[in-house]
Amino acid sequence: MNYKDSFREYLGKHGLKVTQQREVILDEFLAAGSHLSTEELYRAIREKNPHIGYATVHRTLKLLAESGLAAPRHFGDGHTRYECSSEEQHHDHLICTICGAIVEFENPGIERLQELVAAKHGFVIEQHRLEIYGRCAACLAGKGK
Amino acid sequence: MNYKDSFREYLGKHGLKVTQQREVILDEFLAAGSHLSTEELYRAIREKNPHIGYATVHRTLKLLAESGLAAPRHFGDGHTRYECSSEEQHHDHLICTICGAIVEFENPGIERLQELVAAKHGFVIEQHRLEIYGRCAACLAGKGK
DNA sequence: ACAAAAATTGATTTTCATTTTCAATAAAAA
DNA sequence: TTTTTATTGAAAATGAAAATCAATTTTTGT
Repeated sequence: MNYKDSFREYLGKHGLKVTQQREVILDEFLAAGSHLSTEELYRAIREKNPHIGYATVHRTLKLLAESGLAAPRHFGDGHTRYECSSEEQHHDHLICTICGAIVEFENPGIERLQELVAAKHGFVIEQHRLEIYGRCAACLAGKGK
Repeated sequence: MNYKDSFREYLGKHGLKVTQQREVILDEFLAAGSHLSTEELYRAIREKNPHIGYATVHRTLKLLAESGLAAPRHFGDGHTRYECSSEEQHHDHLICTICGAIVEFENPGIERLQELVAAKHGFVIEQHRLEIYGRCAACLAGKGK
């Protein structure tokens, strides 16, 4: 099942309607680079679809998040960003404090240690968030944008 | 050097003044439990000092953060929380999604793996944030508040 | 101690991302 | 097609954080 069908199925199961706007927003969300803010996606959509409003983009991103197709992220700049999350497994982020570059990474060792820490405190993990802030190679070399 | 002197020193070095309000707010910040939001600290202060305004609490918490005495944290409820950070070393957090309990932990193994990950991507780490969300022992046992 | 200079206070206003409202419109069901 | 129900989008509301500014307090200079 592809993204579009997944979303249609989610909408159907929840008594929601499949609309042109929702289809367009999903398409643009998938086409655009990851980690876009609502504002950034809204502007990208506007270029080809000037009739779609900000509120609709905002509501549709929340729907995509609820359906599991998008995952909201917060990297400290005051904007909620969404990334495509349907097929990829969990990952964390390296964020450059100079140029804002975002690099995804996975590390099973860290995950395992988290489980140990949680168990030691009697917690059962539901989710976690690890963000590492620093300077990327390009910025360290003075070549950052 | 104690907290109060540290803060006075920071104020002096930056051409800022030692005021009654700043002293009171620092005292209450130290006396109150950790991870309080501006609103929560403001209310605690108000009980004994009804003359201190919200804006002053807000500004003083930012000053404490700048001076290194307090560290701002975001746990996803839309409120910036501050914890005392002058003597303690870095730590991360376990947060219960049921009762909101916050447990601090340290894990050198995780830190070391983060360094390896960062190095692999050419990053030099400035800071990081790890939050593990789940259910605490009390809530799992049905005894959560 | 007194006056002048400089910073702080706190009630209020502003900002800004996000969320809600509601009349008009579109989609699904009858 | 008609009825029912949800969606849209412009505008307004919300709420935490930050800024404003006249009055006040602290500090400095005499």
